[in-house]
Amino acid sequence: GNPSGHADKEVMAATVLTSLSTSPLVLYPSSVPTGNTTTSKTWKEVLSTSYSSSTSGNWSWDASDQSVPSTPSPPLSKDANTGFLHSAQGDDASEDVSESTHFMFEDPIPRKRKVKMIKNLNSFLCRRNSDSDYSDGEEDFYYSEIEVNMDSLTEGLSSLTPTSPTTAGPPPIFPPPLSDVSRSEYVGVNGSQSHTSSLLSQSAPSTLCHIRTDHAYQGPVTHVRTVCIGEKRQPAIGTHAAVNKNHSLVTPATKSAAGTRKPRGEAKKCRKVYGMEKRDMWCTACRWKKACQRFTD
DNA sequence: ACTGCCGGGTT
DNA sequence: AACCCGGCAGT
Repeated sequence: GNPSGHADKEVMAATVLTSLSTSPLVLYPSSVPTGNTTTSKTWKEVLSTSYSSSTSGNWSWDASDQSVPSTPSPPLSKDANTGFLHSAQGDDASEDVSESTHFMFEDPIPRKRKVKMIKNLNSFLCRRNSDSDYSDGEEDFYYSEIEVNMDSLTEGLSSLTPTSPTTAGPPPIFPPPLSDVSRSEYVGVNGSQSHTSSLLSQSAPSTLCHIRTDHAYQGPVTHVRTVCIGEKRQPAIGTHAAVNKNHSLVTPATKSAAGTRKPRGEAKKCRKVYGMEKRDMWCTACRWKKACQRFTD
């Protein structure tokens, strides 16, 4: 960990939150060039809209409103993945982040500060979430689940070629956009998280960042999520079943009856990704020498 | 040698 | 249930 870095982030985030609550903070004063229809809402508008709607506790982002700037979202994913991977280097990897963002999404303006604010704000909220979890004695960290406009996503992907085996880091960096159904499912199913999700959506409307805890023994993953680094014990979908690398269901019965070990997965597991020295970053299963639940096959 | 993780033990 | 690890099998 990096206590001083956390403090800085929290101070920064607190400042942002204060600004948000007292006066409408114009993060992106100009209309957003998404290349998509005529969505020209400023962030100010988006934010104020978000707040008013949040009072009713009902969230309804118009689908057309999701064609919002893609700029802040990549740092989120980068921060949640690469930044974490290279972990101990603290919180100042954001310079590289914004540059690569700029490169990836062809944004002519390097908005370092703005990007940083958004990022820190999210990490702050994440931390708040964890505080309550710590009271449970749980060992939790967390990850941001983000949702990216498909257009900007593919744009970024085209230059990234994530299929390249040389790409370092945990695999699922770029999640496909979640449908409205799956999004509301998060809020609905995970009731205790709904507030956090709303807050994040307010602070980062372009990314619809979802905070979600992740069980170490999660079952089949039907939708891709950003990585990771998150885990929390919760009644998981599939404690009894897992998906092997052929995406076929493997039940305990299947395993034992076969008598043969299931073929080794191809994905890099926590051990290999983080290394022995960062064992505390492994998923719980890996730490217990069980089948990895973070990088499933 | 390294890695993934089953099976079983301990707390 | 959470946690740990010996030991086996795949690479």
